[in-house]
Amino acid sequence: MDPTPFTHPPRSVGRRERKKLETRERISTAAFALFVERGYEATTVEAIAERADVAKGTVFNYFPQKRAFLSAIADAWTRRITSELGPVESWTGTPLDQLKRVARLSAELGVRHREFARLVIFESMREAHAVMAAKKTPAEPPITNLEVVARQVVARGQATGQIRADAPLDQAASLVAIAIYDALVHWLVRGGSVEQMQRALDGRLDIVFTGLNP
Amino acid sequence: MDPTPFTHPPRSVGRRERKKLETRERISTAAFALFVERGYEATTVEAIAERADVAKGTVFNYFPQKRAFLSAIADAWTRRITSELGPVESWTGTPLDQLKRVARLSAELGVRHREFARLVIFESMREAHAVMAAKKTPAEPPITNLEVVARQVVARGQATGQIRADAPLDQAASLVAIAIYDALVHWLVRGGSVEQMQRALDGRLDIVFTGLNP
DNA sequence: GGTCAATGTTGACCATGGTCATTTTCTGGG
DNA sequence: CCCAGAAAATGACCATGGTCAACATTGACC
Repeated sequence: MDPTPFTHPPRSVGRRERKKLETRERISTAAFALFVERGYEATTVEAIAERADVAKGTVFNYFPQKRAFLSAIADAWTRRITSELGPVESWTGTPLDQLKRVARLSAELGVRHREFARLVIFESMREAHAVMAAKKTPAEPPITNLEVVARQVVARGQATGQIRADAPLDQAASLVAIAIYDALVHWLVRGGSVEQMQRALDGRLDIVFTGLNP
Repeated sequence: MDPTPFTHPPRSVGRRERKKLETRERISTAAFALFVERGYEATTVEAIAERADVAKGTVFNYFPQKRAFLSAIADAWTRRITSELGPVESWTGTPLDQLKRVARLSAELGVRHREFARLVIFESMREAHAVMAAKKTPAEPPITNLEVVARQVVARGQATGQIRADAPLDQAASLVAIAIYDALVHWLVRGGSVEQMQRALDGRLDIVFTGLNP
């Protein structure tokens, strides 16, 4: 944050910090490439280390478990989406429209790498629950997962009277998020065109939002 | 089926068949006990073999992957539920009531072994998708998972006019099932009383079924 | 009762995710 | 230029899920 550091934590972005970032980048790039080439399961950590020109132990320094790669990718993808859409406060249209937009962007990963996207989605569901299980509220509530986005959209909808105010926010948000996940997973698993996916998505969300009508 | 066998497949239930069942039983019992005692991850296949008094290889003869234990338990649980409730055709009350009943019974496993139930539910979701991914329709459609039950209930509801007939069956069933899973998983992960679980469940299902009203 | 093919069991073996004590690299200060 | 301590890289090592060729048991048939 502060470009002119001051005391104990010497924040100068020296060679060390730079190299660290570079290494991390090399590793995650190698991992992603291999996942796409051979699939996630078929890619060994050893191979990732190899391609990143690093020892195996180093890989685990940056990504403490193999699964962490999936989370990292999910995060990157979500960041990309949220950066594309801007802050939630600026979104326009009905809550339903807003969420359909988010879902459609989310699906784009699946257009290119279906199998892989499936794993990422599964992992991000796992992660969401794991985070919940660790009771502590995340210090900086990250916009990393669909449920958080859904909650914001639903809350705004309730504030503007477009969504039944008496629906419990927790439950409504969770339901909306899971409905989207469900549509995505079905599509990723079953295959089919993007249009089919849209229909699957719209069908589910229409039901839910009918139920959420004021 | 036929007690007096006839030709090639000699169906007498000899020692061999009996022993096989016994062994399978011993193994799955051992596994379940250990899972409850130490947790799933902390239980090694070696330990299961040990307690079942069998070599490790034998365990894998019956349960080709460790995860298969979870599926087996999910199956047993579902069978228990469906046997308790009888055939779907005989269920009474509104579709909503019917599904709430199913969900409540499903939750009972979680009352005793929360962590374990979570894994079982996750696994049965995984499984459901894996089955879908393998395109072939399962020869004998097993009543093994929630989605199948949901589909039947929804279909009946549509036939009797209690559910919007224009809602696509696939999507409605999937949404209902996932809503139940979601409530269960949230409860299992977050903790809380059974009453809280019921509320989480009812909240979600009420939204969905409002959306499915004719 | 003996024979033999089918079925079931076994444990040595492998692959791989993950750990950790040791070594190397970096940086700030004298 | 050197030193000390911190940070990061390393690879030997471990635990464990899963495989498989060799071995044991079974029971239908003679």
